[in-house]
Formats: sequence, C-alpha cells, structure tokens
Amino acid sequence: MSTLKAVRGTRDLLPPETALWNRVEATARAVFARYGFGEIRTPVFEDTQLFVRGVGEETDVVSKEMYTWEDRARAASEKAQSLTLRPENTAGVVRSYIEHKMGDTGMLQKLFYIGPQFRRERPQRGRYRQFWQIGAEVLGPQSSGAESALRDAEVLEMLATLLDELAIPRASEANDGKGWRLALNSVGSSTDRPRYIAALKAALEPVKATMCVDCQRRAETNPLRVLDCKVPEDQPIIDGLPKIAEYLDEASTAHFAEVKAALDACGVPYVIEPRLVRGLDYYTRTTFEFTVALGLGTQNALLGGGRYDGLSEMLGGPKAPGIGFAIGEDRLILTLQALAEAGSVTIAESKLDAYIAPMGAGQNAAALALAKDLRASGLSVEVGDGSFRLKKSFELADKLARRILILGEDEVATGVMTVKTFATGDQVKVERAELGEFLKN
RNA sequence: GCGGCUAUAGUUCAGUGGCAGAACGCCGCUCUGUGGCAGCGGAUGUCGUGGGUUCGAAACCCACUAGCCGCCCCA
Repeated sequence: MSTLKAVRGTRDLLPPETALWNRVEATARAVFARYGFGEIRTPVFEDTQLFVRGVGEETDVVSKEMYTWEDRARAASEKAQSLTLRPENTAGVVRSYIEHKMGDTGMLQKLFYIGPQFRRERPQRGRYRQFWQIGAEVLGPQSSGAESALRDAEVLEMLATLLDELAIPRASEANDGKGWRLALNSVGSSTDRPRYIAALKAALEPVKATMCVDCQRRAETNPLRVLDCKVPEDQPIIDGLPKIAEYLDEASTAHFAEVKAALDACGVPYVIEPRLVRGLDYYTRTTFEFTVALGLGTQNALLGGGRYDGLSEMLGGPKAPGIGFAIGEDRLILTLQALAEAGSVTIAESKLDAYIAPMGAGQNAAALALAKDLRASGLSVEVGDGSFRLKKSFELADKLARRILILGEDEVATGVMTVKTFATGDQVKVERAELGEFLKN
C-alpha cells in the first residue's frame, strides 16, 4: 500500500516554524486592535454564486481556479447546491455584512480575518492551493464615511505600520530595493473602468500585430493586462496607450488626490503605478499592491487590495462602499525567513526555562512533581527520563533549555537543587523554595 | 492550464552501466553525577512510484507523482 501524502499544493506547517506563524498573527492582531478592527470568521465554503457574482465570472480565479462541487441532495425535495471553497475572503465578509444587516447599525464596520483560502493553481514557491490570508475590510453605509479617502489612507498606513513592526524594511537605495514597496493606482468608478477598457481596446487594434504574442492574446481577452507586459520591445507602444487617469471622472480624481495627500501627511511612501490593474472585478477607485523583492521569486506580491464601492450591491445588498486588503501570509513568512537568512532580522528560537534531569528512574516521580510546580508558576519546563545517562541528559538539556536542573537522591533528600546555566557554565545550589524565582532570571 | 529543471540516509548533496557514498545530525564507547571540544566505533536507505532496455540499472528509455523555475494569474 502506498503511503498517503499531503495533496498537491498543500503542506504541513510544523514546529518550530509555526512559532513564526503565531508571532506574525499575534503582531497583526495587536496592530488591528489599535486601529479598531474586530475579528470576523466566515465559513471556509460558501454558495458558489457568491464568488461568481462577487469576484466575477470572467476572472481567472472564478473561471478556472475554484474548488467547486455539488453538495448532495438528501431528500427528493431538496435541490443539490453548488458549493465552493473560498478562493478569497472579501466576498464572504460582505455577504456576512449583508446577512447580519450590519449596515443598519449606521456604524462603520472594521473587520479582520485570518484563515486559509483555496485556489487550484499550479503550485510554486509562495503559491499554494491552500494558502493563508490575513486581511481586513472597512465598509459601511455612506453616512458612516466608508467612502472617504481617509479610510483608504488609514488602511494603507496601518499596513505600513504592520510591516514596520514585523521588521520588514522599506525599500531604499541602502538595501538595494530589497524591502517593501507600495504601488498605488486608481481604476476609477464602475462606469470609468468599462470606458477605459473600450478605449484601450480601440488603441490596441492598429498596433497589436507588432507586439509580443502574449499581448496579442491579451488585447483580445483582457486589454488591461497588456499594461503588465514586461517585454522591452513592447514598452514604447505601451507608453503610448491611453492612461487610466485620463478616464477618471471628477469625483474619482478628487478621491485619489485625497488618498495621496493623506499618505503624504502620514509619511507613507508610495509609487503611482498607472499600470497596476487587479484581477478581481469588484475593485473600484483605489487599488494597491505591496511587493517585496526578497525570498519570493516572481511571486513578489506580498499583499494586495483596493476599494470595492459596488460589491455589496452586486451581491444584492444595500449600498456599502468599502476598502480592504489581503496579505499572503505564506509569502510574508517566506519574506521573514529570507530576511533571517540574510541576518537582518532574527527569528528568536525559544528555549525552555529549565530541563529537569532525574538521576535514576527512582527520581522520575519527584521530577514530574517538581516540573508541575514550576510550570504552575509560569515557567516552561521539560522533564528528562531518569534512565538516561547524565551525559545524555546534558546534551538534551543544552538543546532544549537555558538551564539544567539535576535531581539526584541528594537533591530530593535535602531539598537543595543543583542548577547549571548553559550560557555561563555557572553551577549553583538553590533551595527548592527559591527555585521558581531563580529560574525566572 | 502551458514550457523547463529536479527527485539517492533525518538534512544538504556526491555518485554516467558493475558491492549504496560523504558531510552534518543521530546512537554507542573513551567518560557509571556534568553538555559544548576531541578521538574511536555503529546504524542510516523501497536510490519518488510503476513499467521497459540490459548478463547486470541509482544511472539509459517511457509513463505517473511531487517539488522547484518561468508563463498565465494572484496573496
């Protein structure tokens, strides 16, 4: 019988790496809390229609990357329902917002989530079929100010703060651009965008034959993607294409200007990227992407997001403008690991406070009882086995803990423990009553 | 989904048709209450899976699976 393995594109996260995941999540939670966000947990699978209507039927995510299946009908009267593992979480959050009538509170909703998402793509470093996103959404009725450029800037400033606190450097000349970089654009309102796409298509018509084969295809299927082309020969042509900025209406132009002004006021660096187009249909106005050229290869988008003023209505809900983002947690971890490898951040390996080495199996019970007391006082403690030779206990202890606590017949009888600190090599006798205090230093 | 590279010990890898290897790690001993350093010894294993070629395959061929790189797209 062949052994079973994690299915393609999925993986096990094991200690000690999970400690890093926990640290990242704890940092994110702490930052989100300071900005007034509360946690939301939505189901991992939803009605397929949520993504078809929300994300967009023609997007790659929906048209070819979803895990979709027919739920079984258990009774003749019941209809089989098409269900899908969530490929992203914004649609689910907005569905929940509508379902629980959060807009009726009149309050601005600030929600964050941390959880797995699923897309059936070809796996690669930084791209998995089950991957994790840390995301947040700000949305509400118009009277709550959800549409304000202030919210865009606040979200972006929060992200800059989070990355700073995770010790991911900002890109600069000093670090050869090996830090994070915020690319910003506005794709206009839901009426601006179709007008722009039509103009783009028209402008491409006479010149596309001279472009690369990929662009010839994109000109037909998805003209916006032509802007992303990296082929050097195509750049002059692309530079001559209409710019989205020329197609923004007055309100969108003003909104974008306000976002930029607020970012300037907060000291958040950004680069306007007129070519930044995002693949999900719900984006309007502000779109952004944080990239980092470190540890990710071509999957260098660390997080992405944007405004989605029409999404709630697309899902049959009330008008509820909003803005949100999703961080690729897997990619964030890869970035931190690459930084650690380069020595610019340290991923602290956590050592236990003490390792108790009973001398002989006869001391095992006393060792466990001592461990219980020390653990109750908040210390992290491992208990060795009395049948191990002392040399082996020392070797194990040195790997696992900062100190070794030797528990032989003498120590049990006198109540005076022998404690050795590995870093200094100091060995002292400590009264059992003072042991907890001693080990805390 | 397309193209390419790769798969050998716990890990990183060497091994171009003739006994399955190195380093690190692991276990034991030198050393029966003292780790890190050193010396000596030991075990590493479905050579990714299945088939084929061959007297003989880890190696050559085919298929499959998985990872990685690029494309598409995205987090």
